[in-house]
Amino acid sequence: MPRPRSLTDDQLVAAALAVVDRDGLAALTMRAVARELGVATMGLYRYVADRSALELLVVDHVFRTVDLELPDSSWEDRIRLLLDRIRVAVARHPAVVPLVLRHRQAAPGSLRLIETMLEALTDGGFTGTERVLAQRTLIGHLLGFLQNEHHAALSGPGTIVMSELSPDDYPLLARTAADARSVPPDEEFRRGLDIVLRGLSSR
Amino acid sequence: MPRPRSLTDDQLVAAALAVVDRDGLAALTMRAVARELGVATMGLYRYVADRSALELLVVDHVFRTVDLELPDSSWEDRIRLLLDRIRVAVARHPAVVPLVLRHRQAAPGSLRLIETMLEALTDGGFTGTERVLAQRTLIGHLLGFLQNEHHAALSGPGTIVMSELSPDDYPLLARTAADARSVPPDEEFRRGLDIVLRGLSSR
DNA sequence: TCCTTTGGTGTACAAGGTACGCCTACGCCA
DNA sequence: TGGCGTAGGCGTACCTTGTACACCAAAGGA
Repeated sequence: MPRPRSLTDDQLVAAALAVVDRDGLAALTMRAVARELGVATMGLYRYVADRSALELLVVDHVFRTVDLELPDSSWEDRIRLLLDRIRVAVARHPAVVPLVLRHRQAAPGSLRLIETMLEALTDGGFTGTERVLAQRTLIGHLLGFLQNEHHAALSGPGTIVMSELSPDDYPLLARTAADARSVPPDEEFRRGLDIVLRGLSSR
Repeated sequence: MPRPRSLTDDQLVAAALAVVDRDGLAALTMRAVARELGVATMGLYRYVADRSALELLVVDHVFRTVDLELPDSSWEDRIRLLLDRIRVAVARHPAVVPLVLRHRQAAPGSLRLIETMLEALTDGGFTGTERVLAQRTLIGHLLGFLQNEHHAALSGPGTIVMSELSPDDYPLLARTAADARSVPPDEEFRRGLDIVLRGLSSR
């Protein structure tokens, strides 16, 4: 047993998140993370195979912070609660959204989330390809929301630009964009998810 | 009026798409596109401000290839048709999915798509923030689907891995992943969208 | 005490985006 | 028809980033 490791995965993740939260995703470089840890750049490669593996650690960590304990409520309410927790967990580090979208499938921590979702859906009576579609649609909805929120928030500059388009060219869009500016993200998520859940309930 | 331009935007886009379709998104570099056009690398910068602007041209082109003519059918059917056309347009160049997700808001060609969606929703009786939410949910669903399809296709390796997990650890997931492998993308999209549309109809 | 096994570091290289400055071709106007 | 001004086109060079490689260092067991 020679020289023990001096860094833990948690330290790697903490350093990466510190960089990302402070300076944005573009600043997430091997050099920056190494500097954050007070280590030489190449030292990181004793802990991760490459940059992609580091990103995966970060995403996995975000998933693992999600509490899976759910009350004995309806399956819809449990889905609501669980997805909202995921949304909040990601929102704590807004800049990692692209990483979550890229690596979610490879992150082991996502498995327990999916299993828990499937438990709720199974209680709701879903089986076979219906359960597949239900789960996929819910995850897709979450990913789409994160995507929307990150690259095109309702309260962001894109909405403002659209609301200022000529009503002659885009009458509905200009009007709707103006309406959109007052919808906060959590309301958008809640009401959007309700739409999907209504669709799932009304089989 | 001095020396005219020798390249059109369409040529730029065609070259970029040729590179991406042939060698994948990672191969989309300024050097590669320039080579494809038989031009020096820096020559591209007379036509686009930077790489991001080139990507935007590509995304915009994909959006503009979507036919907006819709039959006089129900608003749900028109939404179905339009979103499916977008899905197909993107699927013609699978590797551009990440670009579409990144640039959709900045691409002018997306405006006409949104306006057309809003026409259908307005015919369906949606107004105010309900219309905002409906449009947002539909777009989010499309984006989530593209995301799912690109990074975690039901027929892809990730599903196989999940289907081979120990049923002791992930009983529902292992089973559901096995069920999932037989669902083709177009069926997934159609049935997923039907869920959302049912949710929208049942206000 | 020394040896083996890893951990840690510095150097170096390849790829890619792009700033800069020069040359060149075109089309207008005299 | 010839010269000129405005952009187009190009080559070079630099910076950033990921990472291969080879060497040094430390720590624990024999």
